[in-house]
Amino acid sequence: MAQPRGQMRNRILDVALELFNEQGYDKTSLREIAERLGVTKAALYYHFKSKSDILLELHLRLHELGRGALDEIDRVGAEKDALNAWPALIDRFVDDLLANRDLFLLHQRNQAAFHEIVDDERHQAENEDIEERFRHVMANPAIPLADRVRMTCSIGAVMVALMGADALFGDEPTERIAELVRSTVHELFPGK
Amino acid sequence: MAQPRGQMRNRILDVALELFNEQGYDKTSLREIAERLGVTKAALYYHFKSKSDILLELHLRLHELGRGALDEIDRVGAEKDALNAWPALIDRFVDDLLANRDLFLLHQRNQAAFHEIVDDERHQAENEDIEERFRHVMANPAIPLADRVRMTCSIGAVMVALMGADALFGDEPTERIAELVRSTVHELFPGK
DNA sequence: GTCTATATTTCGATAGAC
DNA sequence: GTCTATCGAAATATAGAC
Repeated sequence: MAQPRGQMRNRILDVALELFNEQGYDKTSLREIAERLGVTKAALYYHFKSKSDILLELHLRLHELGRGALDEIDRVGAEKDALNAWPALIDRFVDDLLANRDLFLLHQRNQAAFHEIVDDERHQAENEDIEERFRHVMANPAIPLADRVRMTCSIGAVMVALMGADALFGDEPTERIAELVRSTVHELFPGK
Repeated sequence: MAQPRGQMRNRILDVALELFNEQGYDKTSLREIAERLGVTKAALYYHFKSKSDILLELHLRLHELGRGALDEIDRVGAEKDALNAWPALIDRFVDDLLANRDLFLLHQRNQAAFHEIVDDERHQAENEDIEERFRHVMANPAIPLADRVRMTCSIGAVMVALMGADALFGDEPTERIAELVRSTVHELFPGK
């Protein structure tokens, strides 16, 4: 059952993401992950040095998305400013979220669990950098506080509406809801 | 050290809420709760039959808020409809959230943990009732889908902006942020 | 209502064979 | 790269004295 190259590593991450979202990170044991994969617990330790290391790896995928979004803010914000660019940035956020719903769900539903990887070296530098960059955008005194609140509100609007969409608007196609969310949020930035 | 009547029960709930928000529900042991109270683990079992029972009791406080809000929707929605009443309902939600931030934080940061109390009898009836009532509001075909999405967005806007306010707008007084959130969300319902 | 002491379970993690 | 076997730690929960 030896796997060619990095195959198994990704299979583990996929199954872990599945189970973490079904049961929660803390309620999911390595035994369960191994069982669903048809291997034993010990096999997992060849690929990851600890349970939290699996969570970390999944989290790093979110980091990539976050960095990508922040790069975009910097890029577009150079010509205009973050406020003027916000509707376009939100559109991108909607796309990212829909394309990576599982990862966002993991983060939303296991927020407490992520505190346990906060002291990992690999993680810490990146994470503080991302949070700092985001705080920096939201602390920009050149943008009126009212607009910065608007920007924050728009993020929450997208997250709750799209991640709760299945439960609330299960009959409607996701893309229809997404389009409505986009236009709703755009109304908060008239003329931008 | 015997406590008069239900005193200790509430002290346990307060300390548990504190620790659950600091460390997460799963990472908090009964030993820690007992230590912070200056009693032993076994003493807790006199007041609660299990750890998840403590979480349940805290969750029921949120139920009360939820039922209160839904009653208000029904009451106001009888004259107008939920859409017309929404801005006023959001104002109420902002107040509830600010007055019970700890409870909302608990729910937000430990969403996965709540899956473990979902099969409790006391909880189940209430919970399904609340969720069903809420879904019912959001499934009302008399309200255009675009407006129902707007309503959902507004909830997310309030939650993210107010619960993340400390990290983002720590310098500003909470009431100032709250007022900006209210007026931002009101813009999504012009003429209501 | 709180204590000491302990039963029981389960988990994360490691050692070493194959 | 996966296995069997096991260790050690920590947690929930209970029994019974005070």
